[in-house]
Amino acid sequence: MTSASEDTIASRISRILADRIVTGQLDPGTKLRQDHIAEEFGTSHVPVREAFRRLEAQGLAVSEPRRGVRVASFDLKEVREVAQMRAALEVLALRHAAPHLTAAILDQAEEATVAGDNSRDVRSWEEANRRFHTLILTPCGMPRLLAAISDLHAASARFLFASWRSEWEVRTDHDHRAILAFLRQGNIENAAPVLERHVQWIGQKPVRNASGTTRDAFAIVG
Amino acid sequence: MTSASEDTIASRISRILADRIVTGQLDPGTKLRQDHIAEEFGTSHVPVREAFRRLEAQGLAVSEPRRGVRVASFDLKEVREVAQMRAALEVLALRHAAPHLTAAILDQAEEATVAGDNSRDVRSWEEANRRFHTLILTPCGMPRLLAAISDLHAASARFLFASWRSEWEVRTDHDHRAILAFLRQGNIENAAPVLERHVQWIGQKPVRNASGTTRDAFAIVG
DNA sequence: GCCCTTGACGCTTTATCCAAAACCATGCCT
DNA sequence: AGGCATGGTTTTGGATAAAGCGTCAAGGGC
Repeated sequence: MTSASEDTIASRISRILADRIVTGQLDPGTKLRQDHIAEEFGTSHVPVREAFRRLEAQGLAVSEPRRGVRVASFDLKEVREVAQMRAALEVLALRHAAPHLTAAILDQAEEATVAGDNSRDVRSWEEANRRFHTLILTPCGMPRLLAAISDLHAASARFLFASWRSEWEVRTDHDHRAILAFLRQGNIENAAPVLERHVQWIGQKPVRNASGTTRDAFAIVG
Repeated sequence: MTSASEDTIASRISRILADRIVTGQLDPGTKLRQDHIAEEFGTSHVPVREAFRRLEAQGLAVSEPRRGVRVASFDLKEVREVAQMRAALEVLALRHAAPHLTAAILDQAEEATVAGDNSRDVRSWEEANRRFHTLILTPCGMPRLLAAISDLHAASARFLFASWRSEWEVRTDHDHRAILAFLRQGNIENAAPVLERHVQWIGQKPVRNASGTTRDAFAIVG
């Protein structure tokens, strides 16, 4: 378990780069130079190119033929787009997962919610939040749907990290608890709309730039 | 326009392979041997591997590390899954596209419907059907959503080609006309549910196998 | 002074080459 | 006769090398 050597170098590179893009270590628009990356990982650039293709498919990078690959940029419009896609697909997944949800699963989801509330930084909050959504949706047993949702989660997380770079305030997640309460009653018809709104909620607040000016930051928080 | 040389060899290979998989020229489970394909296209295996990554992301191929790449298999469960994802996402796209739909676009969509009704084979019907959906959804201006829908269309088409291999009966597409009628009235609230049902409709009919036995074939027809 | 050419450089893209893992068939041993 | 070891063969995955396209800047023509 120590190494990921059971899968290919390309997939390892793709995972690490995806993480860097999502967490904001790589800024939008940054050029990804294949032999620099290859050198960093101690490989040739062939697997790096394959990793690029995967990032491209995930919407984390854009490639212009013969001009190289760059970290995908995004704007408020795309944040909204991803949020709405997530809303549509997560509701679908929840409707199919609901019949298979057990008390044990819901308990785990509650633990994830608590972990989120107790998180001291964005990163651990995001991890807990993702665990919550994954837990209640996975039982739908629709692999393609889950894969699509997972990619959208990565995009959401990217927006989240991009806005809340420094400060982080603790909040308690009432939406998650409401969803859990409905699911415990087997009341999917009420749980679904809450999830739909929850995922689409986009926080917006003024953020002071280094230059002293303020701009509206935004973030998907669901 | 004669050559696709304006983009990379990898993308050309990926397009051609995708087409072969979708149209059923490549059966599910078929192993895709990289240097055979490389030889066929007169290239090396490097761009072929990149094409594999794209096919993988589209769900048309599955790759096991060190064991190669195979054409993805599918079953009725996945057909349903794709249909429901399409329903959810196409409805979302339509809601956003509706305000931007012009009479000219709707006329083109009607032409596509007529072309579909007049199609003599599955291939041209599929092309016309896809044109219809693309026309009424593209104005939503949500590129990521449209890309996702496009991949799902490819999957749908694959199921379609898999079932209707030989025979093909002409039908007139009442759903398309109903949707167009509602859209012409600007009545999106009625158009959306029709589209949602239309996309999820899965044809099912007995098909005689070569062995004389019959099985239930299925196909997404929307 | 401004625009276009031209050449050098870096990067992407593809080809050729190599090692290691997986597959297949044969034959040996039980 | 059947299962397991073992060799060769195929195939994947990666490294290295070479070729081609894009970019940028300096210099010359208008």
